[in-house]
Amino acid sequence: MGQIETPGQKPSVITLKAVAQHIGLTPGTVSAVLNDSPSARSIPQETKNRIHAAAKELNYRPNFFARTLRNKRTYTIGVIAEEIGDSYSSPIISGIEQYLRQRDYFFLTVVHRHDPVLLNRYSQMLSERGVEGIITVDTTVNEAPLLPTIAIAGHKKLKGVTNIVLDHQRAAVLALNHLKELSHERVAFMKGNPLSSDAQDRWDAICTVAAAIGMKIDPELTVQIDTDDPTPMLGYPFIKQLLTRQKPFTALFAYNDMSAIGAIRALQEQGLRVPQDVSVIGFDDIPGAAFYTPSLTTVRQPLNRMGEVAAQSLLERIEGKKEYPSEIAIEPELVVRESTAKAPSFS
Amino acid sequence: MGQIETPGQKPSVITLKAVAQHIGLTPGTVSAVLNDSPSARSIPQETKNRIHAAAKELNYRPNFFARTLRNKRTYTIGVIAEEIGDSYSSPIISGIEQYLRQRDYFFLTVVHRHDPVLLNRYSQMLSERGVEGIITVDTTVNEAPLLPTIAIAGHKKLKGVTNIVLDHQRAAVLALNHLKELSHERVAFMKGNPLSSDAQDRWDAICTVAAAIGMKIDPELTVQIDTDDPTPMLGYPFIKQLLTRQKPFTALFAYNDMSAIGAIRALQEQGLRVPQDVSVIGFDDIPGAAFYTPSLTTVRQPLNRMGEVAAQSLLERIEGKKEYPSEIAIEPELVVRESTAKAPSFS
DNA sequence: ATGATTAGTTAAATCGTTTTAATCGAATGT
DNA sequence: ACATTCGATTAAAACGATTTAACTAATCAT
Repeated sequence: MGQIETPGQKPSVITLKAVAQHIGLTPGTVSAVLNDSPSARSIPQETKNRIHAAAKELNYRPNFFARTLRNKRTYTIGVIAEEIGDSYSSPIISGIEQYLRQRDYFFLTVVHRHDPVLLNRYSQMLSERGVEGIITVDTTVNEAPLLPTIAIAGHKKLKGVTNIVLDHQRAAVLALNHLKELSHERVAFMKGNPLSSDAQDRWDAICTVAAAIGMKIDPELTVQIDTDDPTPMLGYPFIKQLLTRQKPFTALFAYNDMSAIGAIRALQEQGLRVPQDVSVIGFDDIPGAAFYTPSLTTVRQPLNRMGEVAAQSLLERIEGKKEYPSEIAIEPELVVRESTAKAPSFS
Repeated sequence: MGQIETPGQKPSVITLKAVAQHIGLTPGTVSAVLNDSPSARSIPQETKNRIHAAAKELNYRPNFFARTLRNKRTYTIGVIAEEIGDSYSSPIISGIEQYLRQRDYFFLTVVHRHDPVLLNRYSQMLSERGVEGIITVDTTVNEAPLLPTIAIAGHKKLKGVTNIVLDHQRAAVLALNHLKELSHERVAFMKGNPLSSDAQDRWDAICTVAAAIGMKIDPELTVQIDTDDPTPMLGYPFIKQLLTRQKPFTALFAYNDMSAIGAIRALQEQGLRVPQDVSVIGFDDIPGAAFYTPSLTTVRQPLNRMGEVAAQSLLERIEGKKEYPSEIAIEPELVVRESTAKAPSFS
């Protein structure tokens, strides 16, 4: 298999036949013993030992492709992501890898960068390569899949697919309770761009939880993001706009960390200090969140764990589990840092 | 291959034999035509058309494993990384993917997290799965590899391996020239932890370039990092220490962005403003660098491109190229942001 | 007309495993 | 003593594609 020729060494690859000949048996017997298949039942221990010894001595490695051709098992899954290498997908993929590793599975990764044509073509290619299941990351899949599939933050509910999502309810509880404990009563909110896959879910959860804990959501303290600026200035214009309304507030729940950074800049330009005058809480816990000054209090999406859970659920299905949930909600964590503090006594 | 049963549909998988029968020919002929192999030379166009039509009609997909069993080609490479999901490896992997995609290659990823035993075991498994070459990311490989191999930031020079490295010389030129143009003369330096794979190379280049452009390196303005704190506080204690020496300076070339952030904090605590009093330049361009206040001027490692170059070099070798360089240096870019400015007139 | 070419296709070997059916001698039951 | 079961192993048929050698039938040269 493309080995660099090392002269002066036996060039023949050690096959099942080779080890069989080496001890005067046939491939069938050797195969049965090495896989200790039921048909090896009646083979005496003595012979088994000889076989194992020979296999070890010759350093026999079964040919993966020959084996797969017979068995149809590849112990490989496919990961389809919109993007890799960014701070959202890569911790997820890392989580997937962590789990697969301990189960001796491998994965093939493909990236479609929003292109639905590529998505189809790649799914096709993955299944030609015998993946036994698929995990999609932040992707819109339209057709019911041919293979067991787990979606992470899937954009669409599809039957046959388990969707791994963040528990938005819990996220809202964490954030709002934190603010409440710090005695904030006038809280401003940023709503995400409705095009983003879970902006609506996140907002609905905030409304529910706010009502439940008796926190008012004032429409005049609410702004709606309607751009998709990927830079940290994302939140800036919206907070500028909010400030023109002259409505005082002591805390801001940003849509995410990215927008929180722009928001803080806007607040500071207005002479408001964070967190002394206004507390700001973000969402995601992006790598920069800990480095920023002030470092951001935020609701962390446990991306790594989402990957692990996805991989685990997928392997369960591959290994025959018949019933499975249509959704698994993952609990976020609150990370308290410098950007939130006790509400000022008078604002 | 694990397909979910779709009742009322032909369950039989379309094989070469199936399409051959469908038009009354033999598998051999069909195979020859579909791969237009030399032996299809004497087959009339008319027949070829029929074959292609039939293959299309039946939606024939060659079985990857059967094919590989014969040909030994898998169009798959292995990527071995110390870690994935962090901001160093993941852009590299993304770059690898970008290149492989357009060449219709796939890749398997394994992570060894520093464990040399795992590293060996995984290399073994990868080659059993027929990868045709390997890219290592930030990994120490000790033995000369059996397959064509490209190392990205390989820790050790090995014959037969092409090492993709950053052009440290160029990095030093970019950073020091930038400072020189801003009229900085008293420049402080942080040397990296010597355990880090390229701390020494980076420092050597700085010395060479400084000499060439007539910039003095004052040992009293040089500090040595000797911890491997992975947090942004990395640089903090060393700059504190530097400040106790009471030697004035107008610029600091940090070891990397992470340490630059801690350095800035230390400077600010001393009442020094960045960049008005001291300019700071980092290295890497980590995701947080653009978000920090002040945003960091830095020398960017083009990680994405390093991945692409690695993949390209590897495919060249897989496809038969005999001579290859032992090292490819990648040019960094200077990213000018807020943390550097004209040197103050009197310090 | 006869042998040599050529065109068009097929049969069969091969890749390396797994698995089922078959074999053959020894032991067992009655 | 004969059929039967058991124990240990083998032969052979898959799996699905590729490739080489072989085989017709038609064509060509002489």
